[in-house]
Amino acid sequence: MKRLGQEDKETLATALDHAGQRSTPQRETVFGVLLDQRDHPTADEVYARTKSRMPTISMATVYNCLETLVSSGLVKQVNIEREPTRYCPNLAPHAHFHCRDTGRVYDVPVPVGTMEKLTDVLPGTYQADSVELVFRGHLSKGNSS
Amino acid sequence: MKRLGQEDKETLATALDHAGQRSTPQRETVFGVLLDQRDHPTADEVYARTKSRMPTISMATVYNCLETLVSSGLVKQVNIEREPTRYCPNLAPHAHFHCRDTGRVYDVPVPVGTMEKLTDVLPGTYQADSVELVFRGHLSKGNSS
DNA sequence: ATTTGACTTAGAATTATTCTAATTCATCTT
DNA sequence: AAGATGAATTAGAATAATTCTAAGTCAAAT
Repeated sequence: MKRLGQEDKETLATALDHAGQRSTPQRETVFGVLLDQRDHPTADEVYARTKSRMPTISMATVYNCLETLVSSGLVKQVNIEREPTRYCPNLAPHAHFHCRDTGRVYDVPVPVGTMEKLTDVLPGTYQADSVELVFRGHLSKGNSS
Repeated sequence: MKRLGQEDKETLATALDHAGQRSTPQRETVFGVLLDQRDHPTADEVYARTKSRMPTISMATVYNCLETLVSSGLVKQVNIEREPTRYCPNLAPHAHFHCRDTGRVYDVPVPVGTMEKLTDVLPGTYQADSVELVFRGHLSKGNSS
């Protein structure tokens, strides 16, 4: 899949407009790259993938586009342990699992309300507007018990 | 408080020994700095504080000591959003709250078993050995309801 | 006393990211 | 339509936290 579908294009245009920003070919392509392969790529990886669709794009533009997508709420940054920032177009509340063996990051769906409920542990003066839950460990093969 | 108490010294020596490492004046001092002011200092801050007690210490040694303390289990690293790594000698399971206004990081005690319970959301093939819970937001003044 | 290897040190190197300044481009005005 | 305006893109320089390197120091063991 090389281009953004009509629906995603609308989503992008609307969100950018709402944030006072334009939709551009570069932003569309970068957004498409993120939607196509949801493996939490780093900026480097996004750059490589985007370059194969739009060879003239620069690293700076990739960073700019990612920043624009993040600030308009379409994409989330995922930071794990000082590793390069990863980018994730999954907007539903979810946790992450970081595999120590492969370094890969997986989305972990959580039941509705779980993330919000976590704020119960906070003292009253702490007003949280975001909750981040990250697991680290290993993927056990063939054991689904 | 400028020097490590006997008890903390023992803790340090034992933990280091267990990890096959020696107790040294530099490691003692860095550990003391972390125990004295539990505000999640960065390596830079640890360096400044340690230098005031031991003026000849170098940045490289501070990094080395911190790494040694982390790998022997006495100290935990706290990474928030690509900011410099912070160091925390609180070994009890706890969450963190990151204030957007001040940038400060606070420990949030959690009821026993809470962190472990979170792993329930993981599919069976995911074996987590650590859980990280970070809140971001603001401290509301005078509202403790 | 000498050797051994761990520890410390200063400074260079690395690397993800941000910044700068110049160019391109789309839209707006006349 | 031509020019003006300002946003977006670009290449490359700059930054900053951390790691690496290679030399020097020190403590313990022979």
